[in-house]
Amino acid sequence: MADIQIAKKGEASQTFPEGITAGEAVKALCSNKERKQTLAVRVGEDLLDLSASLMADAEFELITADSSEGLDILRHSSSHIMAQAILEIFGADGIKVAIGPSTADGFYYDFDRQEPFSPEDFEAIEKKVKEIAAAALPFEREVMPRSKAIEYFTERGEVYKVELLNEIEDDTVSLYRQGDFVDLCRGPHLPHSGWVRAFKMIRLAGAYWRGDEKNPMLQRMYGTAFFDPKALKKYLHQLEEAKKRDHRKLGKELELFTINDQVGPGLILWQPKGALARKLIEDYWKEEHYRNSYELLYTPHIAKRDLWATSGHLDFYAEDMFSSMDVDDVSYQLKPMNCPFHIGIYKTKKRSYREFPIRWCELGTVYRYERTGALQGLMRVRGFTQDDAHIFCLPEQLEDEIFNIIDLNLHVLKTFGFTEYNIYLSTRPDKFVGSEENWAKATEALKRALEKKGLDYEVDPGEGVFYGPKIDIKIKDVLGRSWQCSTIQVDFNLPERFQMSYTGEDGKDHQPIMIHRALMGSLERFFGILIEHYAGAFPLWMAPVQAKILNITDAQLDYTESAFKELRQAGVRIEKDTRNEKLNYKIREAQLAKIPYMLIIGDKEVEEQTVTVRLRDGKNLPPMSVSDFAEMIHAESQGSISPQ
RNA sequence: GCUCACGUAGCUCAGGAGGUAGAGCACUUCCUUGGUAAGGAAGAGGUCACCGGUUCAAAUCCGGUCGUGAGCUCCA
Repeated sequence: MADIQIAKKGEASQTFPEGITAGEAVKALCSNKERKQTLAVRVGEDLLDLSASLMADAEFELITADSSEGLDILRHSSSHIMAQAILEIFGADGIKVAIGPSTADGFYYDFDRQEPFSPEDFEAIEKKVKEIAAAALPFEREVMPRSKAIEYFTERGEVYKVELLNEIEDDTVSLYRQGDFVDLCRGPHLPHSGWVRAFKMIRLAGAYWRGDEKNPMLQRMYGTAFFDPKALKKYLHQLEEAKKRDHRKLGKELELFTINDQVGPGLILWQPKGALARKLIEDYWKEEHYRNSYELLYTPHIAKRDLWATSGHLDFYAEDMFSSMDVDDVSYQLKPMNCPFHIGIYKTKKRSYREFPIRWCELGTVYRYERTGALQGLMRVRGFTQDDAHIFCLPEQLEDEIFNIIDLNLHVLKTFGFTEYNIYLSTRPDKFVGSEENWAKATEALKRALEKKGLDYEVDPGEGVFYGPKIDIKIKDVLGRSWQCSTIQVDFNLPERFQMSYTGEDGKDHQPIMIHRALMGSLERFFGILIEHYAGAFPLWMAPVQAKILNITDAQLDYTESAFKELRQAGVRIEKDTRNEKLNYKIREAQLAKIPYMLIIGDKEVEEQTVTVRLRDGKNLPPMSVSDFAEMIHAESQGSISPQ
């Protein structure tokens, strides 16, 4: 057997016999302390577990429990352990196993079983997993010819594994065994099951085999695992926090919006409080656009179906559109997008290059058919309002326009409290319209704009829409969840389809560059995200009710009434609660309604012509006059929506 | 659309092994006029999502429809 040279990265190598396991090499080359934290090693691009044999010279890095790769390995192994537990509890006879990968938050494993699992089974599964963890069963890797593995799984009736094996191109495959559970798996895995110290079943749901709805529906069991029980506790706490912030729950409690069976699923009814918040958002949006040299448009909700044939929507998106309706024997269609209307306005006259860039924006309500199963609160609806805009410009203006859009975009997001985001640049897909040259130029312009703004971004190769490259911005909310709202897309398709043109400097006709962009995406969805981001406690500038006056007894009714009128006059969004209830009761209600300020009026305040101000967090400000309060509110609201 | 679960008063939920329903909050009225998160009493409110079937009898069992949730799929 030949000798090989192995080294810990950055350190001197030692000679070992070929076939030595990674674990033995780590033991020889690393300190005890390091070894104890090591789950696997990275050699080049590959992650190997400690039981893997090293067959050539290698330099390795340690993958320890405190790394994200380590957590991934833990969860992947936990899915195997969960599968083992489930087979032990329910018997392997009636169950076929499918796949069990790790995910961003944990892992899942898919099972094919006649009888449904139920959440009541979770406790027993968790208990069994604990037993398996306590037994510290080693994960044993076995490499065998593919044909032998096929034979092995065929014998056991594991048809899904056989299907996977038949598609693997390598001659040899690896199997992992812990206890009696054997699974086809690339690995790497934990050294032994004892590493699983914090395990929790999360939920179960149906999932098609390989995500294809023609395939059988399997039962997907979701779980999560952590090295540290405290981290699990924190994660579960976060799930609860997300539940508390659920915009559907808060939307109901705060009377922001409702969805009504009789009206139809996926259609939002904005209640007064929600409608007012929306108005504030829209007002801000419009002012910001006006300041940035956009012009506002309004367009109708329906149009002749032919328009959508010209635009290409019927070819590409017919399935996502509502069915047509006949009006005087002509077919009409609810709009799924605003762009053809804006193009209609563009075409009202002959355009000159001197007019460019043309920047048109609209809060345009569109209707898209979403499958019933996809609908969710405000996040996924059938009728929604896009904060849409279309920019028509010259090729040489593209980069500047993109730059300005990004600038405005990030400013608007910041005003709403989103300062963390990931940016993605999607490039030309396999199927595309327009010339390769134009694609390259446009993509380059997007890139340069991002770089000029000093922004980090990731390239999503081939992920562009067929009509042009795009930039997507995903914001992070206060719980660290990502939401894609903003998108900036270059379009080579519509100008062509609608034969748009302008007269250039040379007196000839040219085709304009068209940019679509949305900052919030859908107002409905964005509002849902805001509700969850702020847990319903909106910042002052967009709070539908900024303050509520609470009188202590009927004796202060007159003063309460005059303070109320004065504040309304002063433009403060004020309400009053003059019911015959105790102060405690009124405070509780205002607090639950997440109103930023409570103004308390008792005999003392009447006498001194002041109000006592209570904040949402329970603290009090010193008594102040009504006009001082109005001024304070205005100053504070203005501060948070400073213009760009 | 698919799988599973769920649908009882405005809201949050209990109950119901088949004999036409209950709590708390909210609402109305009365008492109480009380300084920083629920004062008291009374009253009103539901053909138990809808449609069909089984049954002497269905809110309860069965089937379908609609809606909601979790996920799959989809997301121009």
